[in-house]
Amino acid sequence: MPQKTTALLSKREQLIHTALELFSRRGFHATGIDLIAKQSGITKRTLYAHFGSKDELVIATLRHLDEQLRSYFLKHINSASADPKQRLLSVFDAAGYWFSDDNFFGCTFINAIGEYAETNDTIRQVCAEYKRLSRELIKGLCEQAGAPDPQKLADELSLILEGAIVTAQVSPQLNAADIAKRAATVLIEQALSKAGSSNSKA
Amino acid sequence: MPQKTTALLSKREQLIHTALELFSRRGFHATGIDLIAKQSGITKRTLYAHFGSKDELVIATLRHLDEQLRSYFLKHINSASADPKQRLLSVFDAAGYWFSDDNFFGCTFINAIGEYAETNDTIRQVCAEYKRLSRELIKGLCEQAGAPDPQKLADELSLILEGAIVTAQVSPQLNAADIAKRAATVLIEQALSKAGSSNSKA
DNA sequence: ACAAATGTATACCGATCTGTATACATCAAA
DNA sequence: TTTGATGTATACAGATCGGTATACATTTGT
Repeated sequence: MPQKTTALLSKREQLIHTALELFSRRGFHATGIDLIAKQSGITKRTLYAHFGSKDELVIATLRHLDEQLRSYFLKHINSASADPKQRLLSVFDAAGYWFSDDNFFGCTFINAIGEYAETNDTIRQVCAEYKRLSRELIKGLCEQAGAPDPQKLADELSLILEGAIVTAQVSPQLNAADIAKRAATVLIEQALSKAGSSNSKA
Repeated sequence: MPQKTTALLSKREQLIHTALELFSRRGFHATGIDLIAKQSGITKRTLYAHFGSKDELVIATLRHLDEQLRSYFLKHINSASADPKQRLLSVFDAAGYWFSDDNFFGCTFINAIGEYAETNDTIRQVCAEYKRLSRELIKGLCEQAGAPDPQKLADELSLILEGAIVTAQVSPQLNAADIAKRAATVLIEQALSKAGSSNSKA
């Protein structure tokens, strides 16, 4: 049983990749298993060998998106300036690139909650967990920047990021990332101006 | 044909009311016509006499929600203080009450776009129009407050409001309205501090 | 070469979906 | 009282849904 796992993962990932695109673009209930199977070139029978049900495929897809999105932001932040303030703001640059992607259809987690909030607790939890981890990521940047109350600033910036995602989805002409970055700049400046002389900049 | 119209509207509104609750709570594709008919006590046959298709019912429901939500915010703002700054902030108090409502399941417009963006342009347009009108409402308040660039401030505050709605939906424990109000306060103060001595207050 | 696992292809199941047809009740206006 | 619109009740049509069964091909380790 040596390489068996590799082959399995490949099929799994292929299915998840196809499912993610279809779910994001067309919604969850509106995307049938048959379409996912056909578009991925994998039989429905095989799909059900990897995922016991559609809901399980949805959950696996969301978990994959969780890792994908957070690593995307992390990579972007780490390739930005070393200045903590600029690193915080780079989050909104990353968001801007994301919004301009052809495969951007809003936040798939939010869409998932809209469709499954009442019927599937696990899906709801996966979405909430992604948002929590994103807030943690931003909180870390706030700490590095020497914010006097990093949790508070992180909550505010995370909320702005959410607003940017939704605005980019509903009103694409608005350049949501720029608006969000402008607002974030004001909040960051204001928060850091209150910081004591001690713990600013690592 | 005197009162006929009244009776018609009553049935229409009854259907829209039921549909709005079910669509908001369970999602659009997951809510069948049969359930709406049964729960409203109106026959499917009659439903189709008023709305030619499910999509038309969805659109009528969203239009109704548009008016309902904006009049809710307007009423709340108008019963608030006369101070323009306080009126702007009262938007987030109204949001807080909304979030605590038992029938709050996030922004139904955003959920609708997530489910119909790819398949129904009209639905997408109704959602975008609601967001545009909401921004206009906030822009009016910014003008009254004497903001030097009301459009800019309105865009930022609207984005924060969007973020609050989504955050309240996904992470109910976070008290999104308070976070948003905090952030909005900073942005408003900063914007108004730049205002010339001329056009502040009325 | 053989056998077990994993894949494909395809047809099917029961349930549910949107939307319609049929038959009957109610009620207001002439 | 009659008539026509509007409602109810219910069954149905055709499609699609999630999920499974059957039969066959391909790969893989021994």
